[in-house]
Order: sequence, then C-alpha cells, then structure tokens
Amino acid sequence: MTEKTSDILKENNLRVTSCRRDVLATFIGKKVALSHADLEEELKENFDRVTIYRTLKTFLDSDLIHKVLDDSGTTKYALCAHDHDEAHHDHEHVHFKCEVCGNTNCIQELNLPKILLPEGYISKETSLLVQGICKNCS
Amino acid sequence: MTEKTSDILKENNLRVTSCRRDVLATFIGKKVALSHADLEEELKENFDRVTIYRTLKTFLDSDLIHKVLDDSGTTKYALCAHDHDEAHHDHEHVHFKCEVCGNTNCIQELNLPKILLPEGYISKETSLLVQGICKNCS
DNA sequence: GTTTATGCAAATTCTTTGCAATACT
DNA sequence: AGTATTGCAAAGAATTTGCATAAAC
Repeated sequence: MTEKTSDILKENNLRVTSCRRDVLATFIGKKVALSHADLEEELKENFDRVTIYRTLKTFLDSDLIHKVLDDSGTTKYALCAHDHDEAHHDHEHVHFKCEVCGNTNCIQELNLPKILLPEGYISKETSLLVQGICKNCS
Repeated sequence: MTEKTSDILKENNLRVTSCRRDVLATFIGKKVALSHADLEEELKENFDRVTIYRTLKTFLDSDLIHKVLDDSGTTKYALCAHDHDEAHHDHEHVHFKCEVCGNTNCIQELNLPKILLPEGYISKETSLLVQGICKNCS
C-alpha cells in the first residue's frame, strides 16, 4: 500500500509525504465518500487538522479526488476513477447516499443517462445523487 | 403578494410573521436557489441573521423548501414545486448551475430519466445537478 | 393568555492564512 | 541546497444555542 500510494502521488507530480499517503490510503481503504471530519477522525493522531484541509485541496487541484454532492452541509470527497474508459467520462458521477448508514458511494455500474438540455444551455459536468437505502441496510 | 405568502404559511400551519413572508417572497421573486448569505444580503436591514437561519430550518421542516445540491460548500435552498403533478414527483430535482453567473435554477422542462439501481437499493429521492453555462451567459 | 418567533450576545464549528520549523527531492 | 509541506497559533466564516422581549393566535 505504501508503494501504491507513493506511486499515485508521483504520477501526479506531488511530493510523497506521510500525510498524503495516509489520506490516499484512507480513501482507497474505505470505499465511501469522506468528509474532512471523517479523515480528521481517522488521522488526528498523526496529522494536524489544517494539514488535512491542505491535502484535500492539493488532491482536488490534481484531480485525484472530486467533490461529492451531498445535502448534509459538509463537503465530501471521493477518489476519481482513473480508468481511462471512454464510457464514463470522469466528470460524470452517479452517487448513492444511504440514509441509514450515512455512507455515500459511487455506483460504477450505472452510467449517467444523457440529458437533453433546453436550447442555449451548455453542459460541462453532470452529477446525479440518489438518496435512499443501500444494499447493506435494506 | 402579502396575501399569497400568508396563505402559503397558513396552509403549512406556520404562524404568519413578516420575516417568513419576506423570505418566502424572496424565493418566489428570484427564481433561483438561494443561500442563507443571499437572503441575509437581501433582508439584513429588516431581520437578524439568526432569524433567517431559523426561518430556513422551519421551512425545511415544513417541506416548503428543499436543499439544492451544490459543490460550493454553502447550502442553497429552493422552493418545493407543490404542483401535484404526477409527472415529476416532488422527490426528483433537476438543477442547473451556471458557472458564469453562479445562479442555480430548477429546470422544470426536464424530467429525470428513470434510474435503474442495482439489486437491493431503494431510492427515495433523486437529484441531478448539471453545471455549465446558462442561456443568459452563453 | 398562552404559545411561538425574534433579536441580541455568545458559544461552537468549519475553513483559511501567516510564518517559522521541518521534510522532500 | 533549494523548494514545498507541515504544525501551531490565530483570524475569519458559518452555524447554533440560551434567554429575555415581542408578536401571533
């Protein structure tokens, strides 16, 4: 895992630091979208709150993670699927948020349906969030 | 308008107060999703910041407004479409956020395509957010 | 008259910034 | 060695809570 995270960081021209490796490892380990608070909870023994904020910003800028829409007020993030598969553009995300366990995950099985916008609108990015009850909680 | 907003409040078993009427009128007037900051800007002469927070919470609880997904960090709200039209359930929201003017509006013309979730998932609410450039800004 | 909403102050929580010390390449 | 990252302190936003006063029913 140490190697894997280091490699990912290097590929993205980021310096390899233990905070970045640990944050990345947490995203890989848990397969759900994480908020800053989730990461802080997980890593507070090791790193400062502020460093985690900066790590998230760095990862966002490098397109390593993306924001996941959420109506809870706190921003959540998830790894970008860097499969260079033309089928789903990496900017099209279908997420499912379970109202029982609170977890949000990416549903890879689903492709975003094509949306036909009214005349004059230009679409750059589309996100779909389904809220309900997940497989584990139902 | 005073009558209209009063009626809406009464229908929802809420006391009619001037703050509630003004917040409601603002939502009806501007047709875009509004954040607390937007409302505060509009109404700060008349009402306290805190009262606006509490009004938003009250309206959410009464299902008069709903949260609009947004990746900006601040929560936005919009009126619930209380048309008892079977075509769009009130639990399906399609919003468009313009990255130029920053406005988010509900696109009523669009119906959400049916999403077929994997086995075991139960859907309660679906939100689609398209980001791009709106008719006015393109 | 009773209940609920408001304003103000203050407490919390969330996020960002500055800067010296440290770690990475 | 040179540059970027971290931790700490502190500033700045965003949001919530408590309580006495005022307004709604």
